[in-house]
Amino acid sequence: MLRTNLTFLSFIEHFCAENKEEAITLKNFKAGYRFIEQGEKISNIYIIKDGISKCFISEENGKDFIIEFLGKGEVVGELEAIKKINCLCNVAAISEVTAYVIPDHLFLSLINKSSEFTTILLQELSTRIIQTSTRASFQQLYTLEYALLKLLKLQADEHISISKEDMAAYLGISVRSFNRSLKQVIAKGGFDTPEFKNILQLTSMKKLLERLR
Amino acid sequence: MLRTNLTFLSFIEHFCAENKEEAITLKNFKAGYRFIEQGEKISNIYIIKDGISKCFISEENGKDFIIEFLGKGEVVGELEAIKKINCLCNVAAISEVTAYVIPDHLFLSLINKSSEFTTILLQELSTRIIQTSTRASFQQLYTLEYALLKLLKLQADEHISISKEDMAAYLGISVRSFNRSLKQVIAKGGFDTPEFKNILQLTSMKKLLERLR
DNA sequence: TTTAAAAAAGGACATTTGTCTCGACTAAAT
DNA sequence: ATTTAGTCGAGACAAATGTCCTTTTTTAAA
Repeated sequence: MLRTNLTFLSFIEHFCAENKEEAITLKNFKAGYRFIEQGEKISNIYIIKDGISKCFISEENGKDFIIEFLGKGEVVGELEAIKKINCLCNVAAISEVTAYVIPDHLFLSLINKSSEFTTILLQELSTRIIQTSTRASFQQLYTLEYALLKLLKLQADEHISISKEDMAAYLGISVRSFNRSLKQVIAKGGFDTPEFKNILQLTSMKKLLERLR
Repeated sequence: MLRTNLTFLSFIEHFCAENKEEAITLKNFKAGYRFIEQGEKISNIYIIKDGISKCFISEENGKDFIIEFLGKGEVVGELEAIKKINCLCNVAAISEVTAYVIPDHLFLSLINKSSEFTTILLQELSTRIIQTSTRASFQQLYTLEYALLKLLKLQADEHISISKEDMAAYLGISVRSFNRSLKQVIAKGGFDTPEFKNILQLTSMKKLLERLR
């Protein structure tokens, strides 16, 4: 659920070091700042150097669906550059984010010039298809409780924490349902390990945590 | 929902014509035949020349989720070749299907040798990500009725027909729910055009059709 | 044409999920 | 310490969906 691509990141960092004249810049975004707006024209590709972002689609009925959480080395805007379309989703910083900003023409020329780059890109796109498909299937076909448990496990494993609202948006449900499922999982004793208690602590679920004591 | 990629198809057909010595073959599959099995090792890429297939994930709880319906020019097995993994999903012929079979080593060497091919592939993968993401969001966030109407519209537009079971699997719901929604849409007069009546005719929903008369 | 078997549809009930709302808790201001 | 505004959790009810089982329809055989 938190995607990263260290290969991509290190490629870009090497490229920057060797081509200082190129128009690649570093930008900082405060937590919460939406640096890509769905539907708008975009002419840069962003590669996250540090921090966590969320990539989400806002539907016309006002609801948001989080496609993925993006960490180190993840790319944003490359679909738009390849397909020459406006932004498919919004991207907002969850924590403080530092990102490389690459003009799309440079990105496209890199594809033509560097087969190493193309390979990395093909890998990235493939991974994304696999993850998106797998997740869509999983979330349609399994119970919420099961998906929730998996989501929290991942956060424990990766030592990150996501707000409740974001988790609900990621699961495609309301916060109410999220709370309900959480309660159920707790009632069944799904949170008996220290790492889970840690997650609850982090995700402003302190009240729930107390019940475990 | 029925993906096609005529650019890809014509590239392959030209390539075949110019490289007859290469190990590309044509295969036929009868309707219903599952020519790719989830979890198995695969060493070929398939490009559909004719017919319609479904690409679906079978979850451990016995339910199937249809990722996409594939038509002319769609590729299967390329993710597995690029990422060197076992099959992510099953692929079965819905109608009679003819497909080009390309050994994976040839496919991978094509990526290295032909930048035209790589470009087409990048386009294809990008399109897939866009469609998968958009659909996941849509289906999580909208009512079933809305999604159903969209699905039937697409069938009417593309002059194809999908079985009820497959439509339900595509929407990630049970056939029971599918029937219910269908009835509701009909009750609301959602099927007053001739093209929709045609779809109902084709999809073994003749009984429902009678109600419209 | 009638009958039997198989397949599809739909009713009934249970479960899940969403919406709206109220009440409890928190934190800041006085 | 008291008040007030804001946030969060959860109760109550409605809507949606799944499961199970009965009824209806279709198909094939006699």
